[in-house]
Amino acid sequence: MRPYSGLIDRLKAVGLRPTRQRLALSRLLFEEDGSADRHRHVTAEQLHGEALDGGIRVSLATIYNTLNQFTRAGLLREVVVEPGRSYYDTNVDDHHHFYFEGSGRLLDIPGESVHLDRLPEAPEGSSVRRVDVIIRLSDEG
Amino acid sequence: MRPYSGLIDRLKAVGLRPTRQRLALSRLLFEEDGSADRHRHVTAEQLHGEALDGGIRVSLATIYNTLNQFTRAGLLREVVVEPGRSYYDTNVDDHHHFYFEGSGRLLDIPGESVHLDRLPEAPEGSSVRRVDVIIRLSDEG
DNA sequence: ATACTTGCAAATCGTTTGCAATACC
DNA sequence: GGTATTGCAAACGATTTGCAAGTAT
Repeated sequence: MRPYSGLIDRLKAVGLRPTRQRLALSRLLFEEDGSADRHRHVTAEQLHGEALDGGIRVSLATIYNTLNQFTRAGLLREVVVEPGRSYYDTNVDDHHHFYFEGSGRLLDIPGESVHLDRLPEAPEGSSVRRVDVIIRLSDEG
Repeated sequence: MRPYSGLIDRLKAVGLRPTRQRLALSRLLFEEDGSADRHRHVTAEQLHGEALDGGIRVSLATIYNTLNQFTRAGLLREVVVEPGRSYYDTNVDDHHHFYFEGSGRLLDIPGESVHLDRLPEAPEGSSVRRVDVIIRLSDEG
């Protein structure tokens, strides 16, 4: 039983060479530990820390490059909630977010859980690429 | 008829001294030129440029500090749509945004124009501070 | 007079880039 | 072997900060 074969194929499928560091990061990002489809929201800095903790030697630059490549490839989704910090979401399906302003934590809201009504049309000459709903929460209230 | 008296009072009302630079920036931000309630979306860099163009000597640091103070005071609303750049919106009422990814331009959507349905409840121990809806548009499409 | 503001320059933070060394096919 | 990828350090852009000088009440 070849280890990581699924991840290797996943990378090849999007045209990225399965290098040691891309594989290791894929494992951290996409490998479900346990049973639930627990999606993740990570910053570059966080992922770098996890990699180092796991004994994986990766430079921060590579983390950034990899996160960008994965996002372009559709394996990740960038979530912008705070100026000056990017979150990457392993859930690339249609969905929205709770954002805990105190702790900086994100929580997924399934796409079907939000109904948008009476949306104005996209202005002429433009088309909707995505609709982001962010529910900002104060912890405690 | 004292000029700027409205703006002066507005600043005093939120506990900010009406200094020369805060007044000048208030004028650029809040003074309706023309008739429409044309709300503005500016970045620090943009506002700085406008100030200099208008012959107002303000340092960029003061622009940043002022935008932050105005935001804390409730005169502005920060809009986060892009990593690494903050927009400040002179419209502090409940509303949402179109975001043109190509040009980086923002367009207000009145709060009543969007109906959110079946929103999940705020997780225990937290309360909703704000709901942001951002409709991301590709110019052309 | 006193406390608050400003400007400047330096510091900081997150992120990107250039380039030589290295790993993949 | 040839091209893609990595690491490092430097470069970068946006924003913040420390501190001396200036301004509002």
